[in-house]
Amino acid sequence: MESNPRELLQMTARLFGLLNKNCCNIGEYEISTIQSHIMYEINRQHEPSMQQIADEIGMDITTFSRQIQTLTKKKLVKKTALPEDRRVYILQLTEEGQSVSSTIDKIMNDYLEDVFSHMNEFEKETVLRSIQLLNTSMLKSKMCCTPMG
Amino acid sequence: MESNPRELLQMTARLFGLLNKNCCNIGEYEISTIQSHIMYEINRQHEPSMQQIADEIGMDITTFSRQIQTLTKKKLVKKTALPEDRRVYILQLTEEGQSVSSTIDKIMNDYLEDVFSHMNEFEKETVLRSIQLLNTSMLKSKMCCTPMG
DNA sequence: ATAATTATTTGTAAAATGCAAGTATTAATT
DNA sequence: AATTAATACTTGCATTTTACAAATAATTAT
Repeated sequence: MESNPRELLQMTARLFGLLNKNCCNIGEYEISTIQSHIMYEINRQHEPSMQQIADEIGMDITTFSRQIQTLTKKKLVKKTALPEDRRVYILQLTEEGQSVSSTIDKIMNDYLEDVFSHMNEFEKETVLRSIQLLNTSMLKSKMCCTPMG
Repeated sequence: MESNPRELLQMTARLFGLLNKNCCNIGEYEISTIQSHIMYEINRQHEPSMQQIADEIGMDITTFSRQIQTLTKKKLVKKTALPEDRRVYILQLTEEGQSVSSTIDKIMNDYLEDVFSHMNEFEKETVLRSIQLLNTSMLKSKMCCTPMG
């Protein structure tokens, strides 16, 4: 196994299924990886606007707009005009969207639990703290999130 | 910051720019993230066939075939029929491809170096070993690489 | 009132995707 | 040896995704 930092993370990405276009089929819903990230972010933030989520994910706003269109058509996401500023639309998961999103969360965590079952408790804690440290350090980096400019 | 394992890795993916469609412009070449992964894998394996790389990346062989077409048109990848079995094509990076790939590698590692500059040496070592451990554990998992089936 | 700014949507064209069906080659079966 | 089956890869097509440019609609600044 490699120890070149880039190789390590490239591999993590692949092993974690991040390169897969399709995330999963939850009930009748076919969810792409991008869509799962969008729903995840909507859930995480408190009544975010379109722009906020698009920025957070680093997605072009026009592409994002259309992704939201498909998600609202599927009734997984709800768009509400903000009364104070009617240019802005607030995003929320519908109940169905909540349910789908938490099912994805559960499947992912089950997977990770299976992964962590190959470690002892100390290793698991170390790995989780390490990833956390990596994330905070990435956030500190001036190149964060678009390493390639 | 969160400590839910899925949230952690979701965030890592985003901070690492893995959700970005475009990887980078290297000289005259516009490289997508997928293309950088393809080139990376071709370089890593010894004279792999098309099918091998497609499987490794978890990409549909038909889409992969077309990606290879564009990469060969750009003269970044070379396809050679295998004499022993002429159904099979062996993939290699051209010199130009090698150069582009190692430039990407350098940029990524520079980014990671910047990230690691926010840690002390011990933390850095721990994080790298942790990611390595995570990767080997993921490989061991029966659900590896397609957690969502 | 008018201009400038911001948030979001649509037009359009290019690229990526994946299924089904095709070609070419090799391996297996009769 | 001839036919069939299997494998590696490519093409046809229809759908989806993408992002630039331009449009709309609402707000803020002048």
